[in-house]
Amino acid sequence: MWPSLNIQIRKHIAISDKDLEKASAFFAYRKFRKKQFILQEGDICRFETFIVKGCCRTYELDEKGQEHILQFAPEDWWAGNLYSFLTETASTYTIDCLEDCEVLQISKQGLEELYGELPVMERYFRIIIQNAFIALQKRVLTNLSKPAADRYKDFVEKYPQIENRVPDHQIASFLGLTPQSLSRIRSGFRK
Amino acid sequence: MWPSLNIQIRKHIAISDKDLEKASAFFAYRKFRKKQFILQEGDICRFETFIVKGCCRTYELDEKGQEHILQFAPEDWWAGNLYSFLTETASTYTIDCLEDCEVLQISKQGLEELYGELPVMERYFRIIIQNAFIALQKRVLTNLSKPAADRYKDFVEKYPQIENRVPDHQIASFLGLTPQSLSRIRSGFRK
DNA sequence: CGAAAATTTGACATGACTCAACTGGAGTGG
DNA sequence: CCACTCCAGTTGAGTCATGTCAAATTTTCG
Repeated sequence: MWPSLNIQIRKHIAISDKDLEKASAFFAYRKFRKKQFILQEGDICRFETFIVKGCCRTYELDEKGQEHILQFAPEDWWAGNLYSFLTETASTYTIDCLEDCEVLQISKQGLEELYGELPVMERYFRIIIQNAFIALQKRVLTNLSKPAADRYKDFVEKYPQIENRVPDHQIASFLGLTPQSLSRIRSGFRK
Repeated sequence: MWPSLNIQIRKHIAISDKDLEKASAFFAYRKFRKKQFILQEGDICRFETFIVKGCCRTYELDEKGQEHILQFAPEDWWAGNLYSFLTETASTYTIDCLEDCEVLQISKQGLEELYGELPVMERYFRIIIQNAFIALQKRVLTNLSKPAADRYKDFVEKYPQIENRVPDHQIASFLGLTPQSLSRIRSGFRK
């Protein structure tokens, strides 16, 4: 029923067409326009969101009102605030759309029922989170060990599809830099 | 059979004594002395390691031979290199013991068999990784948004049990600072 | 006690930030 | 089709946080 999600699931687990069909029923299709919020700071994150089309970002504001981007989520990525979702507490993160988006959403109750009905889906989410965790560990180490210019180079190599569709100042925020610093890095510090 | 692991598991899932007993059989008890390696860079991570007693650290060396500490693991924490473990490729991380340690280890094959025999253990590991992922996201955001002094303060508040048993220069490494900078932060920048 | 490791301190260098101004393109409305 | 505005990006000058290098001091531990 949702081809892109089905393909993504089958990248990680073996599952029958019938079970996949069953799983599909737990997801709701929804569209968001560019700049709309998928999740607003202060709200409880009621859904985990799979991006079918478009690209969104998760960010947090600091005391000074500065945005710090935690994640970009283009096609086939998951977005959400897992902590808020699991504990049903107010989110400190905001998720908004950088482009018009089509998504699939599953609620907490839906996910729990899905786990009960199809235990293999618990494996799917374990693997997804495992991979996200591994990637995040690398990001932490890169932030600790590499200078800004190298981090930018790594980012461009690793996520060319993001680099090409997201404005530079947002990439700067993701990397923990000011737009000015990134601009100077891009210009290659020629003096 | 392994009380501390049993207690830890029951913090996250409901499981019968009998099943817990079954699960125990998949773990091997092992001791390491202070400074011994649980995992060396270049080796394949063959086990996920639960710390029963003691404290270890996971770190990576950069091109200049500088250590960057990814994680401390005291009692009831898991240590390992998930990527190396899952893909059976050489680890870029090293894990060594900051104190004499007692641990429980499970191999990849063992873990897969455990998932097969007791699917609820897949839930346990999903939850563990989920929590680790959530914590790591917070760390990324803290690194992006807060100055060194605040990060140190947060660390001390969050992990007093680690701060008290680990040398300062290792905490500095975890926070992405030089020992000198941490020392100045600790002295409160009094001039 | 003595050696090694950890921590502190000082002087200086540097990467990244801040503030401010400027440039150039993408809409928008007259 | 042109002014006008808005936003992203660039550039310059000065500042600040943190790093580097070196040395002194304190602590740890065999």
